[in-house]
Amino acid sequence: MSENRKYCYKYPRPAVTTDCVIFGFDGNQLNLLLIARGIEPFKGQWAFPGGFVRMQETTEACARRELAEETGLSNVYLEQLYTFSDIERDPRGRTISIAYFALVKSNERLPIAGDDAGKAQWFAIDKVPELAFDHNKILAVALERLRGKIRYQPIGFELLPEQFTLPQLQKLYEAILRQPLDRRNFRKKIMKYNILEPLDKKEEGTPHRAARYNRFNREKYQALVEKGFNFEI
Amino acid sequence: MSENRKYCYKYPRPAVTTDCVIFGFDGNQLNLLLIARGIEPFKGQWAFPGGFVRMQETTEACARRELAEETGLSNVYLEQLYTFSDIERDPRGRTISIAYFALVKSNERLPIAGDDAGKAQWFAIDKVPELAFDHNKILAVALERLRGKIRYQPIGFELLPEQFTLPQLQKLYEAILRQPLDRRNFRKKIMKYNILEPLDKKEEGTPHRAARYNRFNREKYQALVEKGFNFEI
DNA sequence: CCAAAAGTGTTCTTTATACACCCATGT
DNA sequence: ACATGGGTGTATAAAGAACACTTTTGG
Repeated sequence: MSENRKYCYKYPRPAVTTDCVIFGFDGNQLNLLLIARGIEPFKGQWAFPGGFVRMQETTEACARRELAEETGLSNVYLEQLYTFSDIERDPRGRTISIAYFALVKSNERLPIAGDDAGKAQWFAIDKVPELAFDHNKILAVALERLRGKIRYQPIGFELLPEQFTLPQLQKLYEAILRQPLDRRNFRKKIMKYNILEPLDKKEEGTPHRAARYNRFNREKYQALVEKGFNFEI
Repeated sequence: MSENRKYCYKYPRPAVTTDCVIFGFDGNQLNLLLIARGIEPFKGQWAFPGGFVRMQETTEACARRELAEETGLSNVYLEQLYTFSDIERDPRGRTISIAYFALVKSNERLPIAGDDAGKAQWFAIDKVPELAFDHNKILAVALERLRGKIRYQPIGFELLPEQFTLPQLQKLYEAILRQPLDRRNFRKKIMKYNILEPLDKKEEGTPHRAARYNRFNREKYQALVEKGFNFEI
């Protein structure tokens, strides 16, 4: 037993990590933020940001810390996805990973300054490469969750800038659900909840009629929830 | 460092456990199966069955093993619920728990023979005592999940015997959703999916008209899912 | 024949879907 | 003035909600 193995337990323990599946939207497609692994195993392959859970942080705090360290992103929407525990999922030894999924507001906030610059990169969701570990499996679960959840929780707004137009929102839904939606019906459905605040601001420099900006009103949404109404697209 | 602490790592690791929230239905109420803790911490208090994850089992396998060991139940519906990682959730030290929820077919299969007999006990869902660890918090999450999921996945059948009557099924839904449902509309909704097989068998010895037994047909449900239809109550 | 719960249809209201024209803006 | 996408209303179809009487069984 080497002297740098100084944390000892009566029974063996799996290592515990978190991984973050990070979704973004560039106005046209759903994107995924990946990190090029700098070390073995899977050196050079793409993977989700993540790492080992520390003793004084919750798994969510760990996910947020790793996210910030590896991509520069903070204050994003983050939700626990699923815990993956296949015995052979990490060649370094038994590792259980609590996966989270993150939604980040627009891809403008591109990763990052510092040492890790260039290691993080956005990929279109239909051009995601072979990933390290069981990350392709995790991605499949994350996509399924995103597609299910976006229909009955207003999480789509987390992928758009603070101010957005209805056509932008519709494009987002169409990209995630992979089906075209009727413009008028989409509008009606969204508007009937009264959770968008139309702003006076309009698009500028378009070669066509300018769309109006809106803002998601979280308070109105909360009021809706408390009245027992459910958001649904 | 004592000689029985023989598993050593470079970095400290949290302990990893699973816990099982077990729901049953006695024909009237939703019930919860709890274990009286035989050892500290929380000795004598009620808790979910659960225990430490071994190196050669997935968390689901661990949950199933603990379930069998502590309650005698096997082959039950089991689904990952959520992973709880609050730093102070276990007074023995940092412990992360992957919680599962189980649905067991009727409470007839009462726990168990052997050493642990009598330690396990069903509680009506509205008479659940103060629980050990953060298990009250876990229960709240489990109930929320159950109430949400039962509306769009046919998991209710997992709480009933193989053969059941429509009034039984309706009572189950009413107990879980905590609201009365219209008999005729409930029937229509369920029947339109064509996932129940009416049997020739009827109730016996009732002081009123006997209800017909039905069986859930998993194949028909799968066919439904593949056609893109979704179950919904 | 009475009590008690099972079984069944129809009407009405609400919600979802399908669909076409005018409007604002930049070039 | 034209090309481009933004914004709007209505008619029809489908789904959900409300509701009352007849049937079967045991006592």
